[in-house]
Amino acid sequence: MFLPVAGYDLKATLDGGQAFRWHGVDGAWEGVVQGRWVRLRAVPGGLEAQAAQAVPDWEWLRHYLALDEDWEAIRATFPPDEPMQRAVAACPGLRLLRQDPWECLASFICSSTKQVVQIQEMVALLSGRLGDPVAVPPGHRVEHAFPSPAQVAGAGEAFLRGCKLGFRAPYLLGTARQVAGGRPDLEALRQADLPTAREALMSLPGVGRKIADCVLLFGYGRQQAFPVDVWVERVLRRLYFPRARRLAPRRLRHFSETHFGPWAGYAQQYLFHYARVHLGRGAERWSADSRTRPPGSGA
DNA sequence: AGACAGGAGCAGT
DNA sequence: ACTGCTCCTGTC
Repeated sequence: MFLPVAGYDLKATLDGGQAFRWHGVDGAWEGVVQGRWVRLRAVPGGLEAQAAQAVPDWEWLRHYLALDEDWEAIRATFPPDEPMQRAVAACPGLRLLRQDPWECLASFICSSTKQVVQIQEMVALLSGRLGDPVAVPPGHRVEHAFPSPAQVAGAGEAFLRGCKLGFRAPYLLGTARQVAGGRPDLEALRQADLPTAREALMSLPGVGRKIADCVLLFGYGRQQAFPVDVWVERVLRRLYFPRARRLAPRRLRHFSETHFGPWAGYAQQYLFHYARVHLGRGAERWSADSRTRPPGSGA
C-alpha cells in the first residue's frame, strides 16, 4: 500500500525514543501496531506499507503515523528563535506518533534511568512472553502484540524482573493491576482535561511528572504536555539559558509551558531529538561561544 | 573500578 | 520547594 506523504523521516520517528517496538531490517522498518504486524519503507513521494494479511482499510496506520497532520502549519507556530529553528532544520522529517495509551504508559514506566536500546529489550521481552501472537508473513519469525493490562497483571514480580525490569517490576505490576481493574480508566482519560488526566496518571506507581507527560503527549496527543527529561533539560539550559548558573526547575517548567506555542509537544520532540544527536554528555563547552557551535549549525 | 543511563519515591530540610 | 539517597542492571 502506498501512503503519500512528504519528507517523513522513518528512523527519527520510529527509532527516536517515542516508540520502542520498531526495528530496522534492510532499510525498512518492522513493528507491531495495535496487534498488527507492519513493514514500512520510504519510497519517492511517501511510504510503502506492507501487512501480513489483506488490509481493507489503512486508516489505523495513517492515524498512527499522523499522516493527516499539516506539518508546515505546525512548524509555522514554533517560536522563530534560533534554537528552535536549528532543532527543526536538523531533522525536518521527525513526526509525533499517535500510540496506544496503555502500551505507552507501560513502556515509559520501563524507561526510567534506561537507554533506548535497553527499553526496547524490556518491551520485546514483555511482548514475546506475555502478548498474543500476531499474524506475520510466511517464513517470518513470530511476533507478539504488546500485552494487555490483564496479561501484565497476571504475571508475578519475579517474572517481570526476569524481563529485565529491575526495580521497575513492582511499579509496572502495580500499574497494570490498577488499569486492569479500571481505575483509572485509560480510555476515559481522553475526555479529561489536562491537569485531571495528568493527576490520574501520576497516581499510578512508577509514574511521576515526566512519564505522565510522555504518556499524555505520545499516547493521548496532548500537545500541551512537555516532558522534561535530562536531554530536554540539557538542551533548554544550553540553548536558551546558556549563562544561567542555577535554574530552578519551576522556572524551567514555566518556560516550557509558555514559550513554544500551541504545538509545544511537537517542539519538545524536536529539541529532544536535537539534544540526543548533537549534545553529548561531554559537550559542556559550547553554548554562548559562537566559535564552538555544534555540528550542522552553519557557523 | 566507578560512574552513569531519557526517574520515582521517600525522608529530611 | 529543593536536595540527597536508594532502587536493578548493563555498559563504558
